[in-house]
Amino acid sequence: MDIADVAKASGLKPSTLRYYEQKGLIRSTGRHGLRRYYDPSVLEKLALINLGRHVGLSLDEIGRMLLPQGVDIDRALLIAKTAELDKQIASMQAIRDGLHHAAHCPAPNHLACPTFQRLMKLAGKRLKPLSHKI
Amino acid sequence: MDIADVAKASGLKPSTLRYYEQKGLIRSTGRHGLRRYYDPSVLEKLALINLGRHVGLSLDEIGRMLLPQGVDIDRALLIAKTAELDKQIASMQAIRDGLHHAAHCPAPNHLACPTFQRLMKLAGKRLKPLSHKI
DNA sequence: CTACAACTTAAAGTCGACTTTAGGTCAAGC
DNA sequence: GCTTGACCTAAAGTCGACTTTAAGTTGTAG
Repeated sequence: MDIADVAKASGLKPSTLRYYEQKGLIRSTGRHGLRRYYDPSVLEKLALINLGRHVGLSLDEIGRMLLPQGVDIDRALLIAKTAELDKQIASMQAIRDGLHHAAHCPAPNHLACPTFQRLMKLAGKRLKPLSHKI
Repeated sequence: MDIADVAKASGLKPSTLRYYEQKGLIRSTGRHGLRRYYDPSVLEKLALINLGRHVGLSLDEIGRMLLPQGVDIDRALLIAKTAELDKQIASMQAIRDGLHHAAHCPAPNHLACPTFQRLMKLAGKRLKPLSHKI
């Protein structure tokens, strides 16, 4: 497939694909003249990259998970990320509950409501600093 | 409290507090000469802002939730965000399961493993475009 | 009363993830 | 064989969320 096909199939712009290649996340299988050609398997890789982005991984982190030799993954990093995701999911769940409560609680000042405060305290536990990256 | 006290108590830098004030997220209660003074309640607000950031809200979105008049919240926006969070949590759960599986699955090529693909397909459902913002 | 550490402002800089631009190449259809 | 639209590269621009810098002001300890 050429870059336009990949772009259409993945929903990414050609410029993004070139950028990902430059960062070492994907590879084109060859060229026709100047033009990149891709193996359809690149689509799976792009889907995985997309998912990674959605859970707050940086492109560099994703790059470290997708080992250079083909379509594979660094297990240790993966296990660490799984644990991190567990925490993040727990926080999000608590925050969700907090927002839900705030949206329906009749108290005039939500930040003062004890239920809300309890939920937020729960959510705040073990949140690592944002580091500007997610 | 002065800005250094708030900074210490919240873990944010004074520059961040001034930036948040400039964006209308917090307010200082007055000045001693040039120097800002804050009501301790600002800490609750900052904690909420921090939580919001952690679930991928932009400062502008957070600003819209924290209504100007004191420490309150826009319910409609909140309910919408709750629903969005539900989807996001579901995806993260699926992705977590996918990563967990990939980390332990013996298949040589994870992207080709049917279990992995099923989980990822699940995770990908209804993921809205990243819009460069989370 | 003076020194100075801690505050102040406005403006510029940074970082990640792209996008846009400017200028160039080329495969394919007419 | 020539046009042209899709591709190419390198470099600069953008956006959000801050941080840093430069230059100035001031509350407070000595």
